[in-house]
Amino acid sequence: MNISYSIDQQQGKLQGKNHDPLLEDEKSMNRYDEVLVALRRIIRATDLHSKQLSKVSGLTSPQLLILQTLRHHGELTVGDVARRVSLSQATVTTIIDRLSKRGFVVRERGSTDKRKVFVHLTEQAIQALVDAPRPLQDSFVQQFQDLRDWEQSMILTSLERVAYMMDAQHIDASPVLDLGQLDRTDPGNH
Amino acid sequence: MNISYSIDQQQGKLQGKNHDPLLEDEKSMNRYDEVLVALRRIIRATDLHSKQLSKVSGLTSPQLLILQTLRHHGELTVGDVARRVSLSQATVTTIIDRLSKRGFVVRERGSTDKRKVFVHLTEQAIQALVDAPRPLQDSFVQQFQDLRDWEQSMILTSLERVAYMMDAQHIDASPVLDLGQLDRTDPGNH
DNA sequence: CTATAATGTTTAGAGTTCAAAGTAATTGAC
DNA sequence: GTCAATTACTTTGAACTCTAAACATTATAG
Repeated sequence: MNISYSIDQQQGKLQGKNHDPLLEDEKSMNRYDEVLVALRRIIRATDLHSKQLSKVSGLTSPQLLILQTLRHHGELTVGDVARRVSLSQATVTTIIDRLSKRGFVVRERGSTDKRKVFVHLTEQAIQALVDAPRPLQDSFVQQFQDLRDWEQSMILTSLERVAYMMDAQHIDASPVLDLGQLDRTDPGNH
Repeated sequence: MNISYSIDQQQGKLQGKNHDPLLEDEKSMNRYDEVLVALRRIIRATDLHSKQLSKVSGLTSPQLLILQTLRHHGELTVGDVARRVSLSQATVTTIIDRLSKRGFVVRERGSTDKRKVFVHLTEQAIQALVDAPRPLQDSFVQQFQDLRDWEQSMILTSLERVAYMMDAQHIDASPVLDLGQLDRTDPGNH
C-alpha cells in the first residue's frame, strides 16, 4: 500500500539529538518525490491510527466504518456496504466475518432473492458505538477545524485533486489488463 | 488502513447511467468529512496501484521501494532500510524474506557486530530494476507535472500539512498507552 | 567478571486488502 | 421450459502492516 517506490527519504521529524543522517538526500528531491513522501507518511499515520484505535476501542477503522454505515442505513446487503465504504466485496465479507463472530452484526439471507445477504447491527453494537469511537479522531479533527477557512478549502481541494489524478491513473492503466473495464457502470468495486 | 470511520459516502464518480443513489448524503457532509473521504480514495488508489504494479512488473510497491533504496545505498542493515522507507522493522523483514526467496537480495550477518544483518542486491535485482518499474507511475507523475507551478506547491504544502497533523495526532494520543514514547529519540519506527 | 541493560532481528498473531475462482440464485433468450 | 449469462456472495491465496514477545549479541555497571 505504498506509492512511492521511487524514493527513499525520511520524515525528517523528531529524529533526536544528532541530526538525522537520512535527511541528506532531501536536497536532491523534486517536488513530485516530495508529494509521494508526504502521501506515504499520511498513509502510515492513518494505519497507525487504525491500530491504536483498535487498542482503545477494540474496533479497527474499517470495522467502525462499516458499523457506522449500518447504523445510518439500518440494514444493507454486503454489496451495498462494499459500495458505500468503497472496499471490495471480498474485503467486506472478511470484516463482517469478524464482526459477526464478535456479535456486532447478524447476517440474514434474503427471502425473496436468496442470493442477497442482509447485514444488520445487534444491540451490543449500538451500545459499543455510543461510547466507543471518538478519542483518537479528535486530535486531527481539532487541528483541522482550527485552521482558517481558506486553509481548509485549500487542503480539501488539493486532496481531491490528488485523488482524482490517482483514479485517472488507475483507469488509464487498466484497459491493458482488463478490457471489460470500460463498459462497466460501476468501476468502484472490482 | 482507513481513517474515515465517521462517514459513509461514495466516490461519486462514473457511477453509470442513472445518477448515483449513494451521493445523496453528500450535501450533509462537512468539510472535515470530505477530507477523510478524499484520503480514503487516495489510499485506495494507492493500494490498487501497487497491486497492478505487481501484476505488470512482478514487484509490489514496497518491494520496489526497498530494492530502490538498496540500489542507492549499496548495502544496509535491516534496521536502516526500515528507517529509510518508514516501515517497521518487522515489516521489512517479511518483505526481505520474500525478496530473498526470489533471489533479489542476499542477507549477510555482520562480522564485527553479529547482531546486524546486512542486505544487498543481487545482479538479478539490478537487472530487474533497469527494465521493470515505470509504466504505472507515469500517469500520475505526468498529470502532476503538467500542473502549473503554484498548483504543485499548493498540493505539496497541503499534503505535508495533513501528514504533520496526523503525526501530531499520533504523538498526542500515544502517551496514554505508551509512557515510554516521550523519551524516545526515534518515534519513526515502532 | 557476571548480571543487567541496550541493540538488532526475527517470529507469532491479528487485521486489512485485493483478484480470481467457486457456489448459489435469478434473469433472459430461444 | 430449459440453458446461458448475470448477479450476489464466499473462499482462497498472496501481500502488506503493525505490535509484542522471543532470541541473540554486545555494552555497561557494580
